[in-house]
Amino acid sequence: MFLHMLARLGSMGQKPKERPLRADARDNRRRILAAAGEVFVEQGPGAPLEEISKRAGTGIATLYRRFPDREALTRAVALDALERTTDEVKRARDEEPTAFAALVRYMHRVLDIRIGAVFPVLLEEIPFEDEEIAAVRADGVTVMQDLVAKAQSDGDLRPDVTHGDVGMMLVRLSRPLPGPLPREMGEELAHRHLDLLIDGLRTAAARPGELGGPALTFGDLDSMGDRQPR
Amino acid sequence: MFLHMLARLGSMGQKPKERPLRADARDNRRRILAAAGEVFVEQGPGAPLEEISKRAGTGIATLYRRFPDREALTRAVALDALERTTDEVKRARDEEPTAFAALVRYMHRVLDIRIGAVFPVLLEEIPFEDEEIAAVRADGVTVMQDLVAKAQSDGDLRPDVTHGDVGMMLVRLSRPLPGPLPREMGEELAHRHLDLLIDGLRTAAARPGELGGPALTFGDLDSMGDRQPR
DNA sequence: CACTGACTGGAGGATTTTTTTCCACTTAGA
DNA sequence: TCTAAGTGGAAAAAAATCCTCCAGTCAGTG
Repeated sequence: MFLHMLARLGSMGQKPKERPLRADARDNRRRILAAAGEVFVEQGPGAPLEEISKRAGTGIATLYRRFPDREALTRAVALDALERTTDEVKRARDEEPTAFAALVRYMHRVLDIRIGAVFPVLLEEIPFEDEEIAAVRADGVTVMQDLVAKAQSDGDLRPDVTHGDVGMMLVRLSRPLPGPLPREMGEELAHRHLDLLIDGLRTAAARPGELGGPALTFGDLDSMGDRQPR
Repeated sequence: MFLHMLARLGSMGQKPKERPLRADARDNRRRILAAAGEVFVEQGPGAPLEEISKRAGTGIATLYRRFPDREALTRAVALDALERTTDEVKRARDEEPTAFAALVRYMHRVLDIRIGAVFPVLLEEIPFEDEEIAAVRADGVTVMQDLVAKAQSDGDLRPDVTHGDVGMMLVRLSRPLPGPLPREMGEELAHRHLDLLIDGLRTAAARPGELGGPALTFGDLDSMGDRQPR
């Protein structure tokens, strides 16, 4: 735990002992990370690395130098995304007047970040015991869990949904639609549909005894991940 | 138009002039079609053909013999899916007491059929002028459009949603979730989330002036498809 | 029930895609 | 001004996928 905190002192995902990157190199690293996020969302986390380096505007060698293999890159993308979403959920909690309003804002922000789309797979491909990842993730999950509970006890959020529902719906809505829709329009549509869903999440919308299906929590998801041999 | 009707006399997607397949061959064809549907949903319509033949329990040669190239297979899958969903929407319209109830039933059925997940892409890869496809599709779309209009004038369905919304949400919900969730559980979850969404679609759930984003129709989608060079 | 042409599987060569290394050249920054 | 850090891209190596071919099997007719 102490080790984990130390690790985060270095600038973002770098072990602190390593000599810092030259300014231009650091810049390239960031661009690669951003490009990787986009490409993973669009093509899945198995997308060709060259596509990523191309989109980042660097050579393929630069990518390999910074991230020795796909897993290193995947991990960095996941960590970055986790930090950003955790950040958003906290900000929403602190700045919105009600828990429900915070949830609404957070959900829309996650759609903007897009990376939620491939979260489950990214995490699947990272060593189970990665402490740094696990810590940031647990942090964010806890906040969201609290918001859901609070919104429910406020009487705004229907009691039969779980934070797992919220998370999974976000994954669904973040994924780009297949087909001819231009990217931007697809994203506006996602927000539109999120609004519809949110109206279905309000207490007033609930019909008694209606929801079937598994009421999942993130804990359930983790135990599911139990590392199939591959 | 007359030609098109003729074409449909033959047993399902076969041009009528061709000599009928031997019983075992016809069986294989059907299995390949079913397997292709599944694989397309799970891996996208560019999935390796060998995966399909394997899942169908036939050799790769059999697939190639029956469908000379990927496009022929894609077309057959799309046509089959289109016919099945069109069938479902009509059955729902005829058997349910209200338009809204029909929509609800139809939406759940589409999730079961799963193929909706890749519909837009399948259609994208088929020659624009394919009359048979276009006819079945238009047929189904019309029925759904009528249901939406009826449900709205009945006062059950909120007036600010379009049939395009319904279609696109179905695409979203049909797509398998990435990650470790077992397939079956993912599907139950989709139905659960569809229920939530449906509660958001009721007139009572609407908040005035709420929905942003593009209110798409299927007509819009078609014009979007205007065949980018590839 | 024997015969035959329709049908089959899968090996394997051709082709395409993706990974990964290497090195001559450039440049940030002391 | 000097140099170690950083770079791009060519190309060899590996992997994935396509697609054909043919020796052998079997459905269905006469």
